[in-house]
Amino acid sequence: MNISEPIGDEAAETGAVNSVSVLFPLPLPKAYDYICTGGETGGEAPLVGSFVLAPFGPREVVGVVWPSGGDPIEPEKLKPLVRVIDAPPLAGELIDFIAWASAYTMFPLGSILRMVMRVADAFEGPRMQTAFVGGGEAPARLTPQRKAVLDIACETPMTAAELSAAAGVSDGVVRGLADAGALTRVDVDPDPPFDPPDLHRSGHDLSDDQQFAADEIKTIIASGGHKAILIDGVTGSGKTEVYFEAAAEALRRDDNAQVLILLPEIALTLPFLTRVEERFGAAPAPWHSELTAAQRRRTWRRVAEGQARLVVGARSALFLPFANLKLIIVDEEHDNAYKQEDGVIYHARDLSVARGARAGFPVILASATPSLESVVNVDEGRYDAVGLPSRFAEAAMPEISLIDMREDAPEAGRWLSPRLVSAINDNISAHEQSLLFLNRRGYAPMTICRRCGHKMTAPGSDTMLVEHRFENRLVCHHTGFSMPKPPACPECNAVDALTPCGPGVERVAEEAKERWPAANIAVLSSDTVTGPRAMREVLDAMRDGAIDILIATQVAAKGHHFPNLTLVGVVDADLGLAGGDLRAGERTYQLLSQVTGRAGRAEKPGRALLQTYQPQAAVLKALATGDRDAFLAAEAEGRRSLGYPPYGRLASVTLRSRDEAALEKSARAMRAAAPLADDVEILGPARTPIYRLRGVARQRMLVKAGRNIHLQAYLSDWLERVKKTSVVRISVDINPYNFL
DNA sequence: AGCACGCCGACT
DNA sequence: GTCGGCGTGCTC
Repeated sequence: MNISEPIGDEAAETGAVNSVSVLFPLPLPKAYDYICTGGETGGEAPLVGSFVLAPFGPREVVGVVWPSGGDPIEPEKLKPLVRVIDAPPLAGELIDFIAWASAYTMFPLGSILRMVMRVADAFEGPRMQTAFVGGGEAPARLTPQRKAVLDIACETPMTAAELSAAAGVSDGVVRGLADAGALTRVDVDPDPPFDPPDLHRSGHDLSDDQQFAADEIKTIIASGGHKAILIDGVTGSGKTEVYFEAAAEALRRDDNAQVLILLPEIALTLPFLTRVEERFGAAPAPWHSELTAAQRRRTWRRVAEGQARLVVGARSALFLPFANLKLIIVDEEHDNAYKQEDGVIYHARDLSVARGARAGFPVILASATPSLESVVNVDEGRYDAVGLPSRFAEAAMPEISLIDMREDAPEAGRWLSPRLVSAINDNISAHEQSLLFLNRRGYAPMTICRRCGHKMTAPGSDTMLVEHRFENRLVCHHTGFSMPKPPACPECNAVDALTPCGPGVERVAEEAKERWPAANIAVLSSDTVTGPRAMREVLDAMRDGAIDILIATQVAAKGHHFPNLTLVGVVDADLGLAGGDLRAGERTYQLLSQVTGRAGRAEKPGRALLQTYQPQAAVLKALATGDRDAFLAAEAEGRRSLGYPPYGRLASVTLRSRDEAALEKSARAMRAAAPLADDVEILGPARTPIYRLRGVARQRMLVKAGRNIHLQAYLSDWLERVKKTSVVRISVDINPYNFL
């Protein structure tokens, strides 16, 4: 694959037509060929990576000139390109990454390109926007509205919308002033450039440990080439400061270098952007799903131009069109939010490492609770490790103890054990804050008819409806379905017989309000905080001590630090262990270690109480003793003995259909068609744990293979042998994390 | 992804 | 007898 030269040269020399391949952002596995003669292209073959407009079927589609390959077709079938689009071509490195990602994830090439090109209007050329500057002649009639606008207008161009909003008048006033000559119209770029990071500015003073770690990473970066580096340090040990130094080093080394910092979710990006600004004197280019169309377009264009040098974003930022990407930092690398589950299924951490390896730049992974995958990669020498064993942070580690719920049971209909209640009493007396953690939204996870036993489920789905008492609705957390809570059982018509079973955060809040009527109690879950601003309010109230007891789901597990929080009670420590997928223990360890880590501060260690019915479980023992290494070693051994990742390869093959009979038949037929291969084992087919979802039933097979097996090749071979129908859909997930 | 082509039910 | 449902297949 030659991607540095114009293509079609050879063809031109031999007198054949000058043609190029074009890949479209459509779910197609290959590029299509076009002739360059005619049209506005002037016969010159555009460079690989250029955006072009080409006729495709009955319409015209923007695509990317792709390295040619594959079987040539008869020249008379070729259509000419319409035109080349004025946008920076995609870097060769990105083209290579797209091709690799397609092969790895087994999604069509064009689907990967689509993720890169998701900014629809980025191709309409450098459109200009009208803005207004002040300093013109005074208008003949100066109304209060006009005066308000003129007071605000200055030399910095502002759009009519900005000016009128700031002055509290309609935008007609602004236009009127411009027509009267009091404001001057100027054209501005609607996508202003990002301020460059100040690389001479020094960061926070680093501790000896941090300085040592930063120097080690800088040395690796300075040596050039690829290396994956794991920064392993507890919360509060200053991982961020360390990788900021790495980012600065990468940006200093090359005047055009770009650095990407990935974060697991948007809720974390907003405070993080401020932190970057404090360090680099300029806000980075942001990328996440809540950007407006204009913000999205600005970041995309500036990243493509190479102008935005420091980008902070969620997982999809990995598919921005970087011109010269030189470093990726994956913060909280263990976080499962990096696994994209709909559309193209990928793990942003894994793809980042692969991208760095192919392109020859370093990738930094940071976490207080690294994934077993990364830890094993370090142990086996594939990754470098940089530890941050901060004494300062260790002092802040809470004392964790288990509450055996079989011995210390709450009264019927209550969820807090006497020991936890007494701990909260102590905390309230001491005017210190408590956090009750329960990773379950709503009031009760299950609603059951006490007369006929009917369980309320979402229509067409095998999912429980969760009562949300604030809205008095039953909600499905998997499908989004919701309905008002019915007065009678839909099955047996018994009135007032629908009974909530089990606790959610709302129910624990109800109990807390009964027990501590004088305390300030707040609930923090994705239902009670609907946006970043509401989130901010709760976090600020908590920080300022306006809340005594915060009852929260995992949205409170990460991010903020509360100085006066000294007790964390985990209402149900066993929750994540049920279901038993291969990473259940690891996930529970990460989540609970993160949430218990919220308790205490440097001067005053906090404590955490975990309510459990299985105090002998290895994960909980490890949390209580703080022996992470022993836990990881045991986890690793378990995976090794079963041949699970990272000691083996795993893929899931899911079949979906509305027609259950056809589904079962296809699943059996597909299983029978599986090629025989050494070191490849197929488990199933079996119904997925949630069998029906939105009317679609699902059967799954797991493919487990040795590390030296090319799993994708095996799967392609298999898929070629089965006939695909529209009644039963087949999807493949390489290295699955979600087994529901 | 679109969009057209192609075979089976309710309308003028 | 047609209009139209969306299943299937193609796009250089």
